[in-house]
Formats: sequence, C-alpha cells, structure tokens
Amino acid sequence: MNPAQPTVFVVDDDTSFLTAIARLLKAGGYAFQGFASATEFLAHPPGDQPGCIIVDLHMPGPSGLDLQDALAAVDHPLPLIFLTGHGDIPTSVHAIKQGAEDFLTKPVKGKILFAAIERALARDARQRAQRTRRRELLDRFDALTSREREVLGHVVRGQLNKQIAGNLDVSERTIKAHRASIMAKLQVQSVAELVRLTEKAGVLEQGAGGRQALQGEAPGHAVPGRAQDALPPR
Amino acid sequence: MNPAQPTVFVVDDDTSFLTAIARLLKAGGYAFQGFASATEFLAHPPGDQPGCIIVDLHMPGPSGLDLQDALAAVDHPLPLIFLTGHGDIPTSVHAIKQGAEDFLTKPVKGKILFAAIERALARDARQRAQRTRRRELLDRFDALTSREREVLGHVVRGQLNKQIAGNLDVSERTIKAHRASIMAKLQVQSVAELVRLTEKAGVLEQGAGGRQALQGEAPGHAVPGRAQDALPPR
DNA sequence: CAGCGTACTGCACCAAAGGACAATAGCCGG
DNA sequence: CCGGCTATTGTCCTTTGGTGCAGTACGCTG
Repeated sequence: MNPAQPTVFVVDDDTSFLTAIARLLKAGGYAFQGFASATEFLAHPPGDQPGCIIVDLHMPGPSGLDLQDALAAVDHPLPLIFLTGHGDIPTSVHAIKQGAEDFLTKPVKGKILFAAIERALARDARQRAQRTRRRELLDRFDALTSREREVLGHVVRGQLNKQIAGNLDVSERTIKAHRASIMAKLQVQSVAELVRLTEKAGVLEQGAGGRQALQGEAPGHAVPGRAQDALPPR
Repeated sequence: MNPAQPTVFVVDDDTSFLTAIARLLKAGGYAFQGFASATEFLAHPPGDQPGCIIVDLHMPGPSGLDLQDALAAVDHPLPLIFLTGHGDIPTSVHAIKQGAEDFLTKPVKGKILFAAIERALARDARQRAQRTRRRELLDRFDALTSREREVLGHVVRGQLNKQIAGNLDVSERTIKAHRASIMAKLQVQSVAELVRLTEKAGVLEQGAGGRQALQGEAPGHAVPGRAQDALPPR
C-alpha cells in the first residue's frame, strides 16, 4: 500500500455494501480499507497516510457521529463523509457543522460520491501540507533554549536590548548574544522575518492561562467569500 | 428602533406564519422585521444594524438559497437561519456549507429557535467586532501615502534602509524620512509592532494577481477544536 | 500667486544593533 | 573527571537606525 496513494476508509456494518463499495472504489482508482464498525476502525486507526473516511450513520455500537466525536477528540485529521440510508436534517446539519466534508444518502450516485471523495482528499492534502509547514516551523523553535525563547518574546514585542536586559536583569551584552543565537537557529536575517515567523508559528503566547495558537485550516467549509477590501492606491 | 438592539429579520411568504413568529419574537425580547419575499428583503436591505435573518426555503420568486447567494454576493454579513417545512438533506447540507448558522424545520420548538437565534446573534456580534477592528486598522493604513506604502513593503520584508534606497533609487536619508512618517502614522514604536500590524491588517499583498487578505471570521462553524500544540518548555 | 503637502536630500550626532575575540561558571552525560 | 552546551559578561569597532535642522522641487488648491 503506497503511502502516497490516498486511501478511502469505509466504516459500515453492512458487509455486502462494504463489498460493493470496495469494488466501486477500486475501479475508481482508490485504495480501499473497510471496517465493520466504528469500534473496529478506532482499534486500527490508520497512521498518517492521506485519505478520507466514509462512514455510515447507524451501526451497532458507536454511531457515525460518535466516531466523528472520537476522531475529533484525538485530533484525527482525516476528512469524514457521512453516507447513510436513514439520515435526517438535524443530524446532517450537526455533522456538517462539526466539520464533516459531506453528508450523503444511500443509494448514492457514483458521480456524487466520487465528487465528495475528491473534495475530501483535496481538503486532506491541504491540511496535510499545512501541518507539514507548521511542523517545520515548530521544529525550528524547538531548537531554541528556554532562555532564548524568553528573550525572543521580548524582541518580537519590540523591546530594545537595553530594556530586555533590564527586565531579565542581565547585561545588554547577554541579550545580544541570545539574539544572535536566535536569529541563527531560526534562520532569519532581520527582526521583521523573526516577527513574521513567530506570528506564523503561533508560538510564545506565554500568557497566564491556556495558550492558543493558529488553527491549521479553518474548521469550516470554503464558502465563495470575496477577498477583503485591500488598500486602494491613493 | 434602537440600533444597538439586535433585530431578527424574517423572510417568509406565509403571512400568518410571519404574524405568529412576530409575536413570538417580540415576546422573546427581540426586535422584529418581516418580509414576504426575498426580493422584498433585498429591496430594503437593513443597514449596519446587528441582528440575524430567518428565511424560508421555498417561496414565490427567489428561494432561501437564492437569498443566501445574493447576500453573499454583496458581502452582507448577517447570519442566516433557514426555517422551512419542506427541506431535504442535500439542501440543508448545502446551506450549512455555505455558512448558514442553522437549518431548522417547521414546526420548530421555541426553545430550538431561540437557541439558534442566540447563536446567530452571538456570531454577528463577533463578526461585527472583528470588522470594526479591521476597519480601524485599515483606516490607519489609509493615512499612508503611496510612496510610504511602498517603503513599508520593503521594511516589513526586513530590508535595510540602504537596500530600500537602492531599490527605489533614492537616498538613504529619504527612506529614513519615510520610515519615520510611517511609524508616526501607524502609531507604532518598533519594527516588530509594524510587522505585526501589517500582518494583522493583511495589507500590502501587492503581488501581481488578485490580492488576498485575512478573512474576518472563518466562514465555517466553531467546532470544538483543541488548541494546537505550542512549544513545551524545554 | 501663496500656501500646503509630498518627495527628496545633505550634514551632523547619538543611540542601538551586531560581529569579533575572549573569558568565567554551572550542569550533565559518558 | 572531562568535554560540550548554556548562560553570562567584557571590550572594541562597525554598521544601522533615528532625529534635528535645513533646503529644493513639484503639483494642487483657494
């Protein structure tokens, strides 16, 4: 199973359906993996491979929504497509609000299903790229020592070496040393880059309570959304 | 009609329903305004007042979805709640994906409706605050001259005065003058603040094609979403 | 035309940042 | 116990950044 090949995971208690959709998906060029229940899926969670999940709503044991909750609870990033024979509007609304890629009803037209799968896979690829970028950024920050992070915090808030030195009660020369080390480790040449990097990484919200960082991709769906008005030339 | 008082706009061709919900809403403490069709609503678009819209799906003339599209096309920010007697799953999924706050079915329990309204109003308030902040930022940038914006672009990319001077083919002293002016107009004391401000405002993506800026609020719905992993202390 | 804002520039001076070279001290794993 | 990493600091020098003061030039507006 090539890890670069997206896999469609299907969770459905109807084994005959599982067989049928397996054939359909393989014919469509997708790798397929079936599960008879949400429990079974959660017991053998796919690793980091790209793909998406198609899940039935009503199943013995945990329902499709339960699976969605469980996956969200462990931050499992695979996009979810609901595919059910007995859905209702409130349920579909709830599922979509919770971030499901789609909510389809059986019987489903192959074209509709494939379109949903393509959207889900595209979304997965986007999120995957996003995570990779973020991970690379965080790795760079990991190389910083705790003291360096502390100094960084003051630097990106625009404080002068002198002020930082005063705050941390050390010599200005020491701050310069830390700064140099920070710039080297983060591979930036200017304060401007430094600030942008820390902003993008969402690191160092060292405020009291819990820390928040940027969210990878907005949890929602891509509505058409016009570009915000930018500055018109004067 | 107090502009600070949120208004619930209801678009429904059923006048008896309109009357009934008007009573219900007023009893619930909301300002109410009714419209018999999407066309009528679009002909008298509410100004900037806070509120939300409750809209029927099937109506003579433009449907609820058409209204949603029309509002999106003009960037009308009021949250939309669908309330219909004859909805189906695909439609509800579509509406939610397009950013509707909720999709309810008639008859609706008062409690459910009020809950949806409260969510919609809360969202509207959030977006409103966001827009205000953004507007304030953009206003500051509007004070910059075109030349200053040009210099700003180079500054936030971390270029030295000397380099900027070379690029724009002017004296370094001139750049210093522009910088000083920029800092003053944007009311910042350091390059760090400057960078953060421009990032936040999403200004100056002066690249060739269309420009993109930050989106006010993510178009989607607030899924629980755990905070991203921040840097653990070393 | 006078006044105003904008762009541009020179000179001088001071403050801040950054690099080079060097050194002391504590902590930790092998 | 030694080597390596980290934190700390010093001195000296160079490069940058920021500001005050001053002056020229251009275009727009009353």
